[in-house]
Amino acid sequence: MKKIDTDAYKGVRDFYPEDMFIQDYIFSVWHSVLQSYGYEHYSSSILEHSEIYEGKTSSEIVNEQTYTFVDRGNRRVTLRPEMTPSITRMVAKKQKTLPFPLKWYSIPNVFRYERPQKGRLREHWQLNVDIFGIDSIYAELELIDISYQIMHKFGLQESDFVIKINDRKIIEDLMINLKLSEEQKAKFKKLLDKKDKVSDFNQKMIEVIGRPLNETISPNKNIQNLIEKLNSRNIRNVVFDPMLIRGFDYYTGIVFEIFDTNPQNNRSLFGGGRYNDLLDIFGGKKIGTVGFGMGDVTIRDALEIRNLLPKKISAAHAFVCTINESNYDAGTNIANELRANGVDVFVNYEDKKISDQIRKAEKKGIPYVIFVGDEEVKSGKFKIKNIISGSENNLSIEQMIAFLKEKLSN
RNA sequence: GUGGCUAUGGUGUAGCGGUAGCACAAGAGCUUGUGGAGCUUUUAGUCUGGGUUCAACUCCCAGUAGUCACCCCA
Repeated sequence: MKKIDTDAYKGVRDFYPEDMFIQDYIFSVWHSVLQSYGYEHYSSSILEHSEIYEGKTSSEIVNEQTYTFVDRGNRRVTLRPEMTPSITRMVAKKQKTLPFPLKWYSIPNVFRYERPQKGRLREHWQLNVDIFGIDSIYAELELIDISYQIMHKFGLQESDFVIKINDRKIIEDLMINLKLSEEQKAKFKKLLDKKDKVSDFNQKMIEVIGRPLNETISPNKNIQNLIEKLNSRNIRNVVFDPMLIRGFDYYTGIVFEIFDTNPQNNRSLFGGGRYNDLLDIFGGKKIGTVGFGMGDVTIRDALEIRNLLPKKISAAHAFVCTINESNYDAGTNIANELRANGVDVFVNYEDKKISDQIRKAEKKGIPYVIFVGDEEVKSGKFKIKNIISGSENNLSIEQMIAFLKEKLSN
């Protein structure tokens, strides 16, 4: 019989406990920062009507990089490649009753059909943070501030990353002055966005607009304001970058992107911007909207090369070593008493020798082993052993609870 | 979608045109109420298909997968 392959589907990941531990850690940082800013958690399905991505996301993404299929009812369905259209749809649906401004966040998994490479898989989890209903740059300001605080909470210093900001209006104005056709505009934006990557930028620019780009592009009032206010909040690694475009077509104003400054990982980590017009496609009223998205894969890479990922700790605080099968129930009862007092307990239900059980506890990284045998059950005193130091105490259940509470609190 | 590199037990690796070794991990035992060491032992492998050859894990081709870069983008 042909065996089924154990590899996960192309470009997606399995999360074994040690990976899940990292994932949980990353999510916990995201949750705690967002909650501290009063953001509300929401979610939606990974399945969406295909049409919500058409026209606004980016034609290549929609046509060539989504998982799209026709369901049994002949509906065209897409695995969401990003969250922004979904949240916009949700907001549009209840726009009349929602208490604006909204500050919402979510951690969805999103899918792109493309060749996997470093930092980019076919599925990743992406923190999405959005503000609906604020027109002023205080919205951008808060989201950049949050981005910064998340980086800080992960242990990254200002020197580890740089926040680039731009205003799409600056580029739009420039393109109007240059009198570019629609086709030229698209090429022009694309070229700007990868200025740092191409060696013959000036030559390519001549090909697109017929001459080198001589204009000095200076920041407008909004950008100046934003940088000033960020600086006054002690966020100093911010720069104006007129070449920053970002791929989505729906951005209408300020865009920002966080870049890793480590030479080993010199890449965009995440970013966002203002997209005031997107509600329009759902028949909603246009409203001031800013958002950003931050993927788990890229941030994990950035933390990994800096050794900032936490080490996995055991799932349990204590391992109940049942010496005979006849002790399983007694062991379970003790475990339940401990659990009721906040101690996480793993109970052995295998007919194994004590030495094997201790070894198992050690391999699982569980710090304490509690021995439950006939003698202990009779006397009501249980030996508890610290796996690392090897020291043992002989305690009643009440004493054990107090003992573990004290040990585990520090 | 394009290109480079790679493919040997679960993991990490060695090897040679002539019957695939090693380490770690995992299981069992030495040891019937106290682990981490040691010893014994078990399980387990040349990605798939084709070609060259007396003989292919080894050489060639294709596919597949992984990886990196490009495209695009997060």
